Amino acid sequence: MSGSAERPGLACDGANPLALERQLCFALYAASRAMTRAYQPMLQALDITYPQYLVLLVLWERDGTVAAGDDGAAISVGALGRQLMLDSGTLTPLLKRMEIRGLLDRRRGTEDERVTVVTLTDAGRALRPQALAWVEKQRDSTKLTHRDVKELHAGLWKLLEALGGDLP
Amino acid sequence: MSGSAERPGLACDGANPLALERQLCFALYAASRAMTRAYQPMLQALDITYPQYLVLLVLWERDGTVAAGDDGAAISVGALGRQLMLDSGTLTPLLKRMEIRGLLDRRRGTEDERVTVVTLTDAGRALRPQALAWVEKQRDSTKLTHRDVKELHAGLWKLLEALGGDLP
DNA sequence: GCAATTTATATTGCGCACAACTAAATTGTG
DNA sequence: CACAATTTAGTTGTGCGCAATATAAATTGC
Repeated sequence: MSGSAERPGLACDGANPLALERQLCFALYAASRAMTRAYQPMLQALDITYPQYLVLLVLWERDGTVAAGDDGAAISVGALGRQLMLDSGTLTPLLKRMEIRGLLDRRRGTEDERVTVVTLTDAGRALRPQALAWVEKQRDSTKLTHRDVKELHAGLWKLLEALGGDLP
Repeated sequence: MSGSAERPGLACDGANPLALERQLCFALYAASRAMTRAYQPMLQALDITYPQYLVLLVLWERDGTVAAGDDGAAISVGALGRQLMLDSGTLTPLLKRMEIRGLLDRRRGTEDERVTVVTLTDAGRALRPQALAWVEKQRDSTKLTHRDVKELHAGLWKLLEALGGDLP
């Protein structure tokens, strides 16, 4: 192998606008997967997947803001998809698996027969304390400052808003 | 349905540590997918997928830093996986599809027969200018300031480092 | 009142991600 | 040198993501 005579246009790494580590898109992509990996211990303990956990976050949240006993955690597939920014092609099979696991119920709306309404079960409700405990524990053991996390969070939402026009 | 008597512990939404929009993990997850969506116009024009684009970024980068004519873009599957933080279960079929598309070559290493070496072809090299043009155009039309992008980028790498202990 | 359109979900097909496992080559060690 | 341990890819199986399409119920227009 020779080893000399570099290509002219790209000789200096620092000048390459397509360098992997310079891409915001790659940092996002890698960080998102690393974060999902970090959640694996809890997810395995609860025997759910990461997007299933996100569905539960939505159901738990609604469950907490409504009258006790009343089925306020009920939400349509469409509304769920809008919150999670996921479409029915992703949600339908995912929700079916969660239904089989006994974490939620799926039935057709009584007023509008087109909608499928998802409802949290007691089994699904029962996972919340474990998830909460784990999340609080992680919050304490993270190597990032509270300020770093807050700034990152704000920056990500700003990015989401900037890209919002391309939402599904 | 009643409609009154909220649940005690969660009555105030703002106090729910598991609220979806408060989760850094969800902001990351949603932003990463929104970013991938934003790349779709270019990816479709080049007839590649997003992770295939990332592979090309690595190969283009290596291609630019070595002697012309010498096959410096060559890289093992393992080294590629380390850069992209992906394992062989993801990369092997992805690289096979790229080989069929004619974007790269895959052959066994001559010294060590365990490794598979991936090499950029002229067809793969030819996609770079189009990608570069698109990326530069986006950089100008983004609604985020250069400063916002830089801070977000830095924050994401800081997070990646913090989570680094859990890398595959 | 009913055809045309819109809305809401489900289905299909492809390509990741990643865990778990297998196979083959290489290295280290007595 | 023999051979166990390690390294490197590949294989298999499950579950997303999402585009494209299908289906069916509800709404609108005339």
